[in-house]
Amino acid sequence: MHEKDDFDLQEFLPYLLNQAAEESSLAFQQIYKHRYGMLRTEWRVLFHLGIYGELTAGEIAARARIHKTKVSRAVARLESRRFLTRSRDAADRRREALRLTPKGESAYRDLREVARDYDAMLVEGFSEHEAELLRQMLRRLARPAADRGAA
Amino acid sequence: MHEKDDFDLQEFLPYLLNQAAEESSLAFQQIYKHRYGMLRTEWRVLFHLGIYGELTAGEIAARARIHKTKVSRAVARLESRRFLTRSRDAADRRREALRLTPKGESAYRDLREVARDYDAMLVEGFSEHEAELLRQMLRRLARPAADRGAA
DNA sequence: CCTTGTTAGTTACAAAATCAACTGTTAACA
DNA sequence: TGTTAACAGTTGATTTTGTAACTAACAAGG
Repeated sequence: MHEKDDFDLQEFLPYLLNQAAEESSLAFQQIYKHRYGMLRTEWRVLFHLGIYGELTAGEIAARARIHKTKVSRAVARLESRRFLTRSRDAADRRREALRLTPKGESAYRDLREVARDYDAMLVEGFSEHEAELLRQMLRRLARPAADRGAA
Repeated sequence: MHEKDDFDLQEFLPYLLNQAAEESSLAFQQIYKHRYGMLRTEWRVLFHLGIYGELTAGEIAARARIHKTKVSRAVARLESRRFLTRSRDAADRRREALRLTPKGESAYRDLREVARDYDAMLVEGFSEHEAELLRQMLRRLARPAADRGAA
């Protein structure tokens, strides 16, 4: 198949980023899926609560830039499987604080170690400096376009 | 909200790659969606045909690592909107060669220019060398894990 | 030729994502 | 207060995806 055109899809950043993101998520996905029956949004919610301790659904949605309906459904699933509990805020009864149960904590700690090892494996082929540069560039690309140039 | 734990989700490559991929696809997505009513798999199929001229659904699926059912549906949609045509291979009547119509070619050329400009905008903050290094690292991360270390 | 296996592509059904509309609660202010 | 707007979160309808099973065509060995 000869090339007819000089545009290189493999060089187009959104495409390349997507391929890299998908490929590099695969093996980790297998683990949280098979070990805990979680979906992507669910491990993300789990990690947010594991790291920050107590958050509302809205805070998680804002931090992770996940739509609130997705978070709402992930929270419902995690609650029904006893990975987290909710508690209504007495002062503002719209807000609902989420917190991991011991079962949730334990799943989080387990997956956190998997994530650490997995991340280390992914950067194995890069130097320390390259890996740091990569993350820095990715953080910039991940920033909402609105912030470009801003703080 | 104080940090309770030292794991940094923003540094975890699969997460970071995903955030970067999603954010950096947003504006481009708006364009192919609103200008041509396409979905992600559809613009990818369009680009493959625009670049390589004539391919079968299976070849596109293999190159882009998209599942064949997704390609099948994208092709059906693109055909119904007259962006491409199919022609059964006489020698092997299972195979179906896909080719862009003039309408498809024109959409491709338009989006190709959008993609070029958009890509340039994304790397605006990086030096030439950084941008090249980034793409190189992403290509490596995008490579199937099975190939790690291999050619 | 005729089984058996493989390949190309589609379809059916279940799971999940998206978008809009909804409930319930608080805030703003005439 | 009473009315209107804003916010937190959920639900329902529709679309899209994922998984598996399917049809049709070829290939290889007996």
